[in-house]
Amino acid sequence: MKRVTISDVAKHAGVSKSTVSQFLNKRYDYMALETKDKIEKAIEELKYHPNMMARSLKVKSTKTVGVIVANILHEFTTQIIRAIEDVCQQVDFHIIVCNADDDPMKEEKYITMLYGKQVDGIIIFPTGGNIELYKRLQDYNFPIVFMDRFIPEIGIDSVLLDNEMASAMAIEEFVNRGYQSAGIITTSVIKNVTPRLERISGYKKSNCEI
Amino acid sequence: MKRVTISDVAKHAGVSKSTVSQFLNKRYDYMALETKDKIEKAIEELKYHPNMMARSLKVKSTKTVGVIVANILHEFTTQIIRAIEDVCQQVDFHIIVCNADDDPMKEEKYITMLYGKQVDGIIIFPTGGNIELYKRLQDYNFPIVFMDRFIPEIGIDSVLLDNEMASAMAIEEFVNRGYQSAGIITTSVIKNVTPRLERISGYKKSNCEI
DNA sequence: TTGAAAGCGGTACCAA
DNA sequence: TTGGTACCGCTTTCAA
Repeated sequence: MKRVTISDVAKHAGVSKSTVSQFLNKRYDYMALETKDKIEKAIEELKYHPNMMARSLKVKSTKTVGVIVANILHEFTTQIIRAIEDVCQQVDFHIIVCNADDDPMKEEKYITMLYGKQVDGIIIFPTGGNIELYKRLQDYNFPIVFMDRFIPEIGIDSVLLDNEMASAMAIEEFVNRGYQSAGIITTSVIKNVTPRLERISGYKKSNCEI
Repeated sequence: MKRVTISDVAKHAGVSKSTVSQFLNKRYDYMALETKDKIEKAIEELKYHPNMMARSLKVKSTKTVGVIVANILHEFTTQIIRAIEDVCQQVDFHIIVCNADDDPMKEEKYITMLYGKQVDGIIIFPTGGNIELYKRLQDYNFPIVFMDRFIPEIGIDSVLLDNEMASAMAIEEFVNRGYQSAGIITTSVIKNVTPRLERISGYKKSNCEI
């Protein structure tokens, strides 16, 4: 399974590596048409595919972002992954998805590995169990954004739903239909999961007004 | 955001790059305890994280497998991704998930990019729209396995459900409950999606026996 | 027991 | 308009 390299292409086309590299990066400005054709042909004949890793090592960008989700089985998660994937694909980026299972240890492992793999940034549904690590990345100026959960201890950009508003809207709906009182049922709040707390708080605020 | 490299560690520890590399790869056999300690300390102090890309470039393995799913919104897909992730994590591998949206063009794009990213192998829920490309990968001896759908034109390993058996079991259940006849409703079969065809075929076989 | 140096497959500067 | 070469960060001989 020997792979075709840029040197093979260069040799086959009878030009230098540098010239092939120019071609690959679409810098045709000073390139003779004949040269361009030769390279094009060589690439086609050899079925050459550039080694992105080698390239990334040099240019210091992998065009890849890591996504660490809390639980990949939740449909909400899936929808977000899908959305991220969509925008990435438009800008020719790629994502590496990791499932932390709401386990801080796993989360830490994944953060470390993504960092080692030189991803350009990480999107996390944070467990909240790795404050020190989050901080360190922040200190490194490493691009990181949180999803769905807010960690008050550190000022990392987070994209969140307006959960209070959601509760308010739900209650309003009841009111509009003429109901007099509403209750709320929630899963565990012991872990201080942002959305849950906010929904409850929204519920409380709105409920008083009934 | 200057990253710490193996050279930094070597300098800090007062040894050579090679020695640090030995350490990183746990080849302590001939290493003086003192040397080991120095390196350990340097790594800790500098918060060094090896650049996996540089390593992969040399060792020609990324410990990463690509997963191209037909539709990431299907729960079946999610469960499989999760399962793959689980076994990967046990052997210290990682996955890059791509969503082909059942679109052969997207599938082709992703196959090409994963190949370029030097993944060690690819798992595909094949659209069936890229026979030539599948064949080429096969010719390269590139590790590839299909999931859930079988492409008769080429002999690529595929993991499938026993859908005929599933239909048979469903019908048997009806029989056991004393019903006399059963029908089947299916989504579109115009694309020759393996599971659907097999379920119908299983249904037909079993139904005759009622 | 450790280090020097070549090489992995690209990019980019500078000279030709 | 093209090519030589150093370099990205790591591994791996081979010599010291």
